[in-house]
Amino acid sequence: MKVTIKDIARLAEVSTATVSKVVNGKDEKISSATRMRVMAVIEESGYVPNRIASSMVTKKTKTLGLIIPDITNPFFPELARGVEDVANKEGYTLILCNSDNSLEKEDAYIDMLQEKMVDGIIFTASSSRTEISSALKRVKIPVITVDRDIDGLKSQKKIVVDNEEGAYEAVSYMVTRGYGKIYHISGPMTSKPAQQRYKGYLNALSDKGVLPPKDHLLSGDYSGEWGFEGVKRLLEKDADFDGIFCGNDLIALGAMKALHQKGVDVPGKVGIIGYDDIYMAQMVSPELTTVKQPNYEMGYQAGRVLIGMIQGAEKDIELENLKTHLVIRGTTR
Amino acid sequence: MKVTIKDIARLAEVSTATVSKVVNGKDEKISSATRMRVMAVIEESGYVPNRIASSMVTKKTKTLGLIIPDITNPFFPELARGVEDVANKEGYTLILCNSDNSLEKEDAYIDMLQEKMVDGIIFTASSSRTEISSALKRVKIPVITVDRDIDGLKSQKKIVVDNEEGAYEAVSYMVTRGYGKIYHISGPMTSKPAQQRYKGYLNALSDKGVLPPKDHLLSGDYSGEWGFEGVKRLLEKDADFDGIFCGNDLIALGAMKALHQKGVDVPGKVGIIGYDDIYMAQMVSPELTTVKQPNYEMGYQAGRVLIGMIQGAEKDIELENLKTHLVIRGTTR
DNA sequence: ATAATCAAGGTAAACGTTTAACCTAGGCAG
DNA sequence: CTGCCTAGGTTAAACGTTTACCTTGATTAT
Repeated sequence: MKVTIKDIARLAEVSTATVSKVVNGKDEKISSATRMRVMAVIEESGYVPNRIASSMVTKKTKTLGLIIPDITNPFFPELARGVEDVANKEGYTLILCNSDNSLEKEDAYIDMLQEKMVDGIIFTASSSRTEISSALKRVKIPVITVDRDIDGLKSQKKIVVDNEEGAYEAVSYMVTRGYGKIYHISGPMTSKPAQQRYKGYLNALSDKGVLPPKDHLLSGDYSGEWGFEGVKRLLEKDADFDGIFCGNDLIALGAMKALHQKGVDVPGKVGIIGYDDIYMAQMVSPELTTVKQPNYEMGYQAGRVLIGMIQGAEKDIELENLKTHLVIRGTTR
Repeated sequence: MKVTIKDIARLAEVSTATVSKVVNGKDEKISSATRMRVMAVIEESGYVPNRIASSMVTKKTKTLGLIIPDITNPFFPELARGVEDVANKEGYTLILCNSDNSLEKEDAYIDMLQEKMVDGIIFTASSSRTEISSALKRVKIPVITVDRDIDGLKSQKKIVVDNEEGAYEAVSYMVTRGYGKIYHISGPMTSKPAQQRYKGYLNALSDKGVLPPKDHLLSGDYSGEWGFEGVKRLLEKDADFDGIFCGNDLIALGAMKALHQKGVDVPGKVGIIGYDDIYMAQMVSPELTTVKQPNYEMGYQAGRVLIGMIQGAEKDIELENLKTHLVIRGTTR
């Protein structure tokens, strides 16, 4: 049989109110004799408070929802870790949801999370989401969007980094290192970050006075397979290139693999720059030059701001400015 | 103002019991006229049922807890994904907990999960856990241990694969390919899988009649850095070796990097085999030969069995036998 | 005509907490 | 002695559901 607060009250010969106060540390008005008696009973009975019951009355579950496309994509574990770390630190718990870039699953999760009364949601929209859905519209709890924001979602806060700037810096650097025929193998162009990175790429080239090669944009998804495939296409049609700016590190790793198989020298013949700086970027040889996105930090900040919104809507929480920066390693000369 | 089941009942002019029945599909005894009226009211009012309240009475939260050392380690996202997929399919939700291989955090999470009344827990113990803790002892809900089991935890089920066999197969293969001086760079030897893999390594060598080199075991943690470091040590002390069997893929990747930096030919001069077959194993060049562990499958099965235990303790759920197998790629000749 | 059955839905207790409001006994000032 | 204060509690309503059991009117069987 489960032991409840009533059992404790009975055994300690006090009221449930008193037990509740002791359990929650609101014991200014409890004599230390009573407190110790209660605590002793709790200890020996193995009492575990039922947070579901408290949630009923406090209307707080101390639970956050995290919706991401796929935890299996190396970008997300670090993000998730960042979120979980703040959550844990602040006494919150995290529900993980993988949307698989499916709008239906996203919506289903949003409803589900609300039914479970989470206190807030951290949300990285799928790359196919171009507009707000009805499920999203009826969200009444705080939402933080990370990495990809959604037009029209109100009461949201966004954690984004300047993708355009990151791409700009990367491509500019490539040019200064003497690469002149730079292609861009990107993720799905429906996603905002992809669009922004593409823009940065274009601007960098134009500012440096170099023309983008024709058919310079190969757009696919954010996978290693696509990077591999993209380079294969380039190679097959005998494209003239000496640099590839990739939409993310996975793509870059795939590209490196394809180049390596054909015996193309990286960085001598072709330079490569990725995006994200996932753990694996330093585990390959040559190590990948990439635009570091502060993934963990983004998650951490998202969690911090969300919890802030939950706890006191009054003061607007400052979000520290998150910057990308170029990490120069071995895939550029 | 939140709209509750009472509001719906009032608006549809029925009792809350009736609303509850149609919401939960227990509507055999409800006329379709009434049902439609109720559903219409629900629709236009934007009613969202409060699962916390239902959990109060049903004593089920439809929530599972997942405790792993670190989602950032590439072994775990796939596992987690497997769990989440069944969970979602069966209408459950998943709480993610990173223990960082800390016993205190593990225990804290176990208590927390029970307070939140999860229906069951999936647990990959930290590598430092050698015995059962008091928190673990007072667990009253079903627990499945994955990958690493815990002695003395009753009412648990285990999902494990035969680590010894996997290691045995890998090392035997290396020997048949002509590698004779094989070192083992392992994870922490406090963890069971590490011990079992080591045993498999030893048995394979002895069955093949080759002697393990002296000081053949370098034990560290399951990270790329450790693999890198391990090989560096080997190189520094001028060890005579032509093969490395690694405790996991991360270690293997680190080892490859170190070898590559020194210009050592893989697989010509030195062969490498990893363990796990993480996504990255195929993204590097040469592609990593490794023992595939069905990570996703393990998670999926763990979830399936756990949900089975939760729903009907009667019939013991058969767990399909999970086998490892050697995936031969480019780091062995 | 009457008892038995049935369809459709209502009643109300219960789940385990929290918390505002209330109570009580003793101490103390005036 | 009266009135008031304080420390240390207690009481009971409320949170939003589910569900075992009851009610009612209509239909069927005898």
